[in-house]
Amino acid sequence: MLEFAILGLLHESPMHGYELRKQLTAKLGAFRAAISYGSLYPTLRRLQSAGLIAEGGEPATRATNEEVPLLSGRRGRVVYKITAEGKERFQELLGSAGPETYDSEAGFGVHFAFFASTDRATRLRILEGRRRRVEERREGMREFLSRAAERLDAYTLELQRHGLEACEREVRWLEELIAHERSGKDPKITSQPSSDLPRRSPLKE
Amino acid sequence: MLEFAILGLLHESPMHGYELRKQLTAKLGAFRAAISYGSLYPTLRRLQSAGLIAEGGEPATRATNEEVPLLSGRRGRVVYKITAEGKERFQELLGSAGPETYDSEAGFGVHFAFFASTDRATRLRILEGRRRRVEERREGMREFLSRAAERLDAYTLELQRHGLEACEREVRWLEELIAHERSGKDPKITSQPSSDLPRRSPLKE
DNA sequence: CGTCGATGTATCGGCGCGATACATCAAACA
DNA sequence: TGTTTGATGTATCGCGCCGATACATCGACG
Repeated sequence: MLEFAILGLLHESPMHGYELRKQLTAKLGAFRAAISYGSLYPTLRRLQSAGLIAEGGEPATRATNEEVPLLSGRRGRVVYKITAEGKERFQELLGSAGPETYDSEAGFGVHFAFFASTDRATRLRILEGRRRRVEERREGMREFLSRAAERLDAYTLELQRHGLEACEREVRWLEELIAHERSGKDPKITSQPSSDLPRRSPLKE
Repeated sequence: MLEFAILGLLHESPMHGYELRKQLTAKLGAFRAAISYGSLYPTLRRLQSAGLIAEGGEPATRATNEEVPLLSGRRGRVVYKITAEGKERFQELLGSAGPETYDSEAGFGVHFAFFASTDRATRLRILEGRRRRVEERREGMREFLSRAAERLDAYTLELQRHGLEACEREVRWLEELIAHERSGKDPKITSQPSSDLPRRSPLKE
């Protein structure tokens, strides 16, 4: 999960940990809260020893040569870049769509965040899988509400009602996205100038 | 978190693990997915060795004597009940409102699920704290969107938009609940016949 | 000159998850 | 009659991720 997200970001441009966390938090902010350093740094370590990323990249925004901000003393900032194996792994993850993709908000959110680099078939599989899960959840709540409503206190009832509504809204949202994908006006390519990697760009408009 | 939820449920009536999980999943279903046994059983163990719960309660729905479903052989079903210390601890948790209460969906959800047993002041503190967090999140996304919108691909944009909308909706919901709490008219009291423990009834006391 | 907030790297304990295993029992089906 | 499925039920293991915490540098502001 974090692995996927980190590879995705480093695929766009080299970065150090702090920046990585900010971008992660911004990009995935819609579906999960802030990423903790307690998960970020160990994951970086794991990825590094797996050979998927490496130290020593030049951060993208190195306009002039600024002396490498005087990290004279001890801990300097460590810039990570993705390796060839890392890119391979990222492509592999882009095409995957297991249960972990649908189940957690986080898993789905990460995949969605990289939809611009995902092929249409996979996008559809993921959207439909997610819809299925949310529908199941919704049905569970509906049944619970209809069977036990009178035995519940007002707050539990309200919580349930609110959850149900959220599910219904998400299903509607997913439905729109799915319809859009299907009736497939295709990704018009508006080239993305952001990085050294050409970024695939999304659908119409 | 699980500790709180388990104590809350066992406070209503003794139960065994499987039942506990079902109730947990139903009651908290609005804010978190299913509870895993991989967390449930270790937590039960922890609570037990902390003296907050104990084995051997009679499950509430023992209408007639049904021979104790023939758990002749090995593993019988283990029924847990809350102890005096457990009740104390539960009361303590009911009144608490730290960051973990606002930050995670799950934390907030659990507290909300037991609002019927929470005093009005604490309810307000929790609702306002939660609102604050969601507002911060919302502002973060707004700023991100307004600053970086043109550099983002359509999917990231859509994800962001969706997240923002969800935040706005939750804030509105919280606002309503807060207003309701303040102007003190209570939700209807649905008296609780469920257990051997007299349950505090929801507000308007 | 101090200190405050942002930047930056890092570890530790512990919670909760997914996968997995195993056992009992009812009903459906062969 | 036997079997096989699905619900009920208890339990463990590895590990991802979180919150708390520590420490260091830097520019800005008073």
